[in-house]
Amino acid sequence: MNRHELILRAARTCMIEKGFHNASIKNIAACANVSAGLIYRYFENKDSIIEALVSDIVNNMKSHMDDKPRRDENQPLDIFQTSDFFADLQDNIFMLMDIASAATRNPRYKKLVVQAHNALQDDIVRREKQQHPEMDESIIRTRHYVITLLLDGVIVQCGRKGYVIDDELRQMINAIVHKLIHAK
Amino acid sequence: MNRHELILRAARTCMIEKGFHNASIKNIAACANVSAGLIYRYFENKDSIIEALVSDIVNNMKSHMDDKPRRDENQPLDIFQTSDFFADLQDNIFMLMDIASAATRNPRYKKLVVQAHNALQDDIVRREKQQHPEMDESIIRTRHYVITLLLDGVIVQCGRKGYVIDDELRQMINAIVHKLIHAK
Amino acid sequence: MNRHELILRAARTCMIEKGFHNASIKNIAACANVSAGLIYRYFENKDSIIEALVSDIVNNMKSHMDDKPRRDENQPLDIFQTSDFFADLQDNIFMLMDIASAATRNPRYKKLVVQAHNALQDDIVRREKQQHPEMDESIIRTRHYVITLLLDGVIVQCGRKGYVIDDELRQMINAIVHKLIHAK
Amino acid sequence: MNRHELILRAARTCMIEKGFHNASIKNIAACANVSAGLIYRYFENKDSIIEALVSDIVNNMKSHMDDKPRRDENQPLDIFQTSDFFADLQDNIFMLMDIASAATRNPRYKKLVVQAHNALQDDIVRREKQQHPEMDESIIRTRHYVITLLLDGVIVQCGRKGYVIDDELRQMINAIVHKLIHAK
DNA sequence: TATGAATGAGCATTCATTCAT
DNA sequence: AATGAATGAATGCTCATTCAT
Repeated sequence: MNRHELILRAARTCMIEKGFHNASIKNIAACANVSAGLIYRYFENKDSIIEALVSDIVNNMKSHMDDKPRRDENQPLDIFQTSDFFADLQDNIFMLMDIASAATRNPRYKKLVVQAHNALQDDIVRREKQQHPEMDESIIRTRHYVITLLLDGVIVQCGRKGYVIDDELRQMINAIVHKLIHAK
Repeated sequence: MNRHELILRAARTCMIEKGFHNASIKNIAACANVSAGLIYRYFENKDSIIEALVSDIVNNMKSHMDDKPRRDENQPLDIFQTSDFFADLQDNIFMLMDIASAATRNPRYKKLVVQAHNALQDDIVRREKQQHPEMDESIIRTRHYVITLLLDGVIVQCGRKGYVIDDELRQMINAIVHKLIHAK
Repeated sequence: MNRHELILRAARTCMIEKGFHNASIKNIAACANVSAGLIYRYFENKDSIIEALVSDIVNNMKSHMDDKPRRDENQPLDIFQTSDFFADLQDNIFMLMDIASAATRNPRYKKLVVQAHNALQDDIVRREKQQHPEMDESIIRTRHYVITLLLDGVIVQCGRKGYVIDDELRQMINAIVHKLIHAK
Repeated sequence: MNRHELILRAARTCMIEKGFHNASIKNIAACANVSAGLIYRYFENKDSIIEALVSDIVNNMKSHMDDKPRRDENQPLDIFQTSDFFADLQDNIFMLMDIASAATRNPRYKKLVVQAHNALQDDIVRREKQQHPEMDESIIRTRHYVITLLLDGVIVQCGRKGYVIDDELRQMINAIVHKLIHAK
């Protein structure tokens, strides 16, 4: 694995473990089995490590959505199976919490997060329109928005509860989204 | 106002303004018009200030709900008016973001937050049962859970977007919750 | 001695010994028998220590010139005795070298040094005019300018030779300045 | 051009531009279109680059004086034209400031500078004696010494004022030296 | 010979915490 | 009880120097 990737993974590990503010460059370096100075050969500063980390998550999400065939429309809905990025989401929860929190105060992070959010939203809406050409875009957008809120809520709850999306939670959300979609 | 309270308020102010990690003890002391050293007579360390702060928010929410009469069932639904703690929520968003994030890593915060969450949920469910004695408890719980998810989602979105619960957002959520409730 | 003064003296000592760039905050702290952190209670940053140091030197020079009675006009000229600041100058040579050098690139230092220089020059010219009311100001200025050049030259030479203004050097300069003054 | 020379020139360029302490090995390497590591094949360390640089300047001065025919004795005196190394001096001022400063602390630099100074002085005196065989050597030495002081003073002033030897400064110095020479 | 990745000591600065007063 | 001077460990970052290739 190349150094860039190596450091990024180490950073991810540290930040998941210790949180955004408490993962020091030295922590990351140690975790990557690399000297502290080397990190600055690959990243301009700590901020740009975060930036890369966020970009990675976003790209990961996008590629998940692009690669996998869409679910059979007749199958019972399972957004955790459907949106495959949920496999990763579990891992990313810690970071996303911190990043969302940091984005509250740091304009650079905020921009990143908002861009990522918009990019994902556009992507999702585009897909839905392909699948349901007859449906009004505003309805799609609204529906997506609700799902987004729910997912963000799930993330927060996961952080709160114990970091696991268990079956109970999974089924509950599915039911809600299902109802939500068919109510419209 | 006693010193304990005074310091806590100052801490709240600072943390809302500067965020969890960037509010220093000195900031708080200055804001409370108190010496930095004195803070350690009332709190063991910085963490326990935060702990107290979280407790405060939780208690605040509880008391809000206890004090205020419930809305007229025939009024159009507005959860931001209904759940009165939303008046505070706006102010607390910054802190809640940080706290949710910190709770991810700090078991003491987590315990606090989870307890609070459960207490609130029980409280709400109890009330709803009073109002809708005929309704199945599991439905009430589910409904509450969804609303919780949505609210957490709103908090995250607010952090992301620009810290304001504007009318558009407000109406959208209201519509969703309304639909949600009547769909069941 | 108060801490401010104490730290300043330590800084002076370190910078004389190790030079401007190589005197670290830790060096200074150790030399002052003080923790590194404490320095920042008394000075905003390293730069402002320098600033204070330069100001000190300038003020020292000025007060030397103000306090002491002027030489007897009939005595043989000895600028090293006359301008009493030369007692200090010896000590200050190292620092002045470094500062002049740093001023080459750092606009803030340059401003300081230039201001100091102008202040001293004005002071000297004013005095000379008192002593020689009949003399043309431009002549006084020119004469002072030459002396300044010579003194700066002496400083550099001292740095080069071995840090001592020995008798040979002293007499030589005196003779030159003497001739210079009487040639006009 | 051989590597040694190439690196040395790059070092000179960087140090003139950024100053003694702020010119990094990497800067120099980049400026020489050479890898950072290679520099250590030609120089033991950063200090010895500087040492070589000082030597170069000194040699340059010497060769300037050797190569060029002396001015016509009847021409009006212009030491900036006369002493041809003044063409370079302008460029070298930055470095000379730093070097003079560094020489204060570093014995190796000091030795170099003192030797150079003596060599130059001897060289100049020898020439002057050829031109003015009737003049007392001590007078020549003294005169040269004063000029040296003035030039060093000029260097310092240049650093202080704004790095340019402008016409005013030039004429003033010339007048002084002229008077100085004819007063004797 | 030449590279540039890698090291690690060092720097200025911050801040939670302690403690003499 | 209250102060705020003092501490010192920790942080992000730089850079001269080394060394495997």
